[in-house]
Amino acid sequence: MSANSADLPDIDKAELRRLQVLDAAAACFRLAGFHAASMASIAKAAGMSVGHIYHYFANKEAIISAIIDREQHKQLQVIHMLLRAENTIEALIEHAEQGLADSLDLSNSALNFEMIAEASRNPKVAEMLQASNRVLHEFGKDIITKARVDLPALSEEDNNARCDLIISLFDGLSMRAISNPRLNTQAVLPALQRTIVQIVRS
Amino acid sequence: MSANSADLPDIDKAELRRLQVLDAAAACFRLAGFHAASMASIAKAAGMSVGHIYHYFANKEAIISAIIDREQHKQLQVIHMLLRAENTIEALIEHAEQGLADSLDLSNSALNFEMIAEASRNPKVAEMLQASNRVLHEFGKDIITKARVDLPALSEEDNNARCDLIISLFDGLSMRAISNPRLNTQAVLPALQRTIVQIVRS
Amino acid sequence: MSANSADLPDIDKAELRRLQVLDAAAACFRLAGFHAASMASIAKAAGMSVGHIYHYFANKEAIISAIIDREQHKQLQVIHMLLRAENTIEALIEHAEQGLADSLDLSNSALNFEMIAEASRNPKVAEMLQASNRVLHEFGKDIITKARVDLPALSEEDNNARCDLIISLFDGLSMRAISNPRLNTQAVLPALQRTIVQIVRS
Amino acid sequence: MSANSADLPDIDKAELRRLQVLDAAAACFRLAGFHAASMASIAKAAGMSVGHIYHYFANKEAIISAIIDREQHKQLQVIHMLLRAENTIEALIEHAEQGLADSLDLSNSALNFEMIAEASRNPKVAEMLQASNRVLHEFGKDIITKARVDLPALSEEDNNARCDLIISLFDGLSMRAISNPRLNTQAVLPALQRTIVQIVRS
DNA sequence: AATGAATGAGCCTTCATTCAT
DNA sequence: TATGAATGAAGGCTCATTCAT
Repeated sequence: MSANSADLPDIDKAELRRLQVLDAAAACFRLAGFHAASMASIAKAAGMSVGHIYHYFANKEAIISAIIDREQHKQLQVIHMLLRAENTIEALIEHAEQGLADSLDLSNSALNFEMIAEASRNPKVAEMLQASNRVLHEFGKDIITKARVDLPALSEEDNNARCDLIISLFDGLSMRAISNPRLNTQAVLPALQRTIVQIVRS
Repeated sequence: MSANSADLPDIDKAELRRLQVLDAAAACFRLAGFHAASMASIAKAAGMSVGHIYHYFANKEAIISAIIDREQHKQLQVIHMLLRAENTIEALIEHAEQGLADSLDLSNSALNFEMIAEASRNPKVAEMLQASNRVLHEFGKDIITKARVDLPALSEEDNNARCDLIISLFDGLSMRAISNPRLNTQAVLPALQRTIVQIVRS
Repeated sequence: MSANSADLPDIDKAELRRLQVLDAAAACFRLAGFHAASMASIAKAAGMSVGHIYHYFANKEAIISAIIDREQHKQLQVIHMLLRAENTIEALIEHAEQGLADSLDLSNSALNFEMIAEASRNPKVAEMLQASNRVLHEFGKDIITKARVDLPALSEEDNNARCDLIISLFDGLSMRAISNPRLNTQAVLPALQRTIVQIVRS
Repeated sequence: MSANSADLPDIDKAELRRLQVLDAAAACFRLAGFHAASMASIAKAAGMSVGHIYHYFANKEAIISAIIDREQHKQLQVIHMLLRAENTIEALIEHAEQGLADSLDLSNSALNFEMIAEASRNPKVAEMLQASNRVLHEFGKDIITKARVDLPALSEEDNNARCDLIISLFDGLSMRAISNPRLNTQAVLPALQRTIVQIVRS
């Protein structure tokens, strides 16, 4: 149908424009933070006029929300992709290297810090992070349970606690990238892997 | 002497005013972040006119720097106070409870997130955090070494890596307070303690 | 073409807005001086919001520069127009009356004083005045040379000196308008004309 | 009397402090202009606290007025001193060199420009300049009359006009120092002297 | 869909002036 | 006489947002 072949590209185009704005905004937010980045800078980075951005987003806050939403999905997807098929502790250990690298990559974590800072004052943003975290926990629960098939089952609370500890390790390491730029990846990796095993199986 | 009792309070008074501003600024920054908090709000919180703040600080950035500086000192002092006399792994384990509580206390960590976010774009702020971290590492090195008196010595790099991991745990846990408000302290504490021991002694 | 009649006005419109700001600024600067005139007063005089002025000028200093630039061009153009075709001493003498009237017109010279005062501390402004002055000298050189066709040629330095003297007369007279408001144009004009002739031909 | 010997020095001291402020203010005004110079900068230059300046002057405007007043007196005194005894055209010619040098000295004229600019908007300041100018005219009248003892007497208006022209020359030359920094004193002086003679005696 | 002109509130900062000591 | 702490009113400038085209 002509309507179909004409409409779909239009819908796609609009969605593409939206993504174009989000990419530009993410870049600006990374460089300047949510508040210091101006709509003008985002428009420039997106190659579009300031006014036109308001066709796709109600206001700056909506862009921030969309960014946070997308970023959380991206992070979950990365984890999913890494551990999908296998979903075992061996996979977790094996991929710790990639996880460590990601944690230490400032271009990954800069937006994350912005989100955490924002969430610490904005309950709506906090809820977004929490929703994402619930999925992460669901995922971690599986891995831990599988990894302990030969050991006594854990209480739900204990399982969650261990899960929190592992996530904390990676989140905390992303903060290290800033406070300790001389952090030695090669020295940290084995210790990190040992620690993960210990958390899961002790 | 009267000179003494008259002069000293004057010196103190100026310093007191400065602290008054810093306290007010810290409160505002916690609530709104470095950039969204206005000088007017800080002045109001400090019970002083906007203009007068500029007698004590050259500009807003100077206030931010002073806050960061003070906050880093506070954190180091807390650690020092906790572990000073003993400086052993037992003390570390014992005080993990307090450390965990501090990490999970948003009123402690909100400013910390602000600092990290700021440091991820502002090299001067980053340097302040790094200087503070160097002291922390010096301290951690001692504890780890003492805790391993019966074990083979570690290379400097390995020691540092373990130190980074332990700090990461606490930093990461402070992020948990936001992403997982239902985090169960009682369940986390023993796992955390076990993990610290493992990191230090494995 | 419709494109033509639609596009050109747009270009002109922006330029018109710019001129609108400059006219408003000139009026405000005349009344209050460069520093005492506020952006708010300029915006009001230009019938436009404060913020919008910054679409046309980077900052207040840029407005001042543009005003100075335009004012210098205006002055050179007036002189050009007066003496263009003829370029003789007779024209100079004849137009001395207009020149005197211009010098004594405070609405002309108020901005000039502002510029001189500014130039005496701001090297960039000084350079603008000096560039304009060089053109003026080029022009004066021609007139003096032509006026002395029957007399021995002057050294470059002597020619310049005489040129400076004539300009000084007019500039100085503009200061008289303030220090001596009772100055009698009718009495000054013949003496001024005699003096110009003497400076050129003695 | 002890009262006398105690009071007089006090009065002198107060007057000295006043002058100290004026000197400091003159320096600041020269560098930054009346409006851009802050009371704080004046206080610092005067080696005294900001608040104390208000014991000697009601407000900043009073300082400006006092500066203008003093500056005008200074200038008249200089002229008086130069031409006092002789009061002849020969003296005028002879001292033209010093007059030219003074005119071209920016440290002399910077305050003058500030005054003129201020007078062009502030009637009170204008009146001060005009009062000073009246004295100057009185003085010039004498010189011109004496110089023309062998020539027909001039009408009051003609005499004033010539006086204005001579003053204009020097005022205008002070503007040259800014618009034409390459002005050649040696070339200008003889032309200036010839012109003065011509104005007085033609 | 797309532009960018236009607004106005609000921000950081400065400064003349006052006042307690 | 002398200080400098304290105020509050502007000032220049930015920026999210709207709207006519």
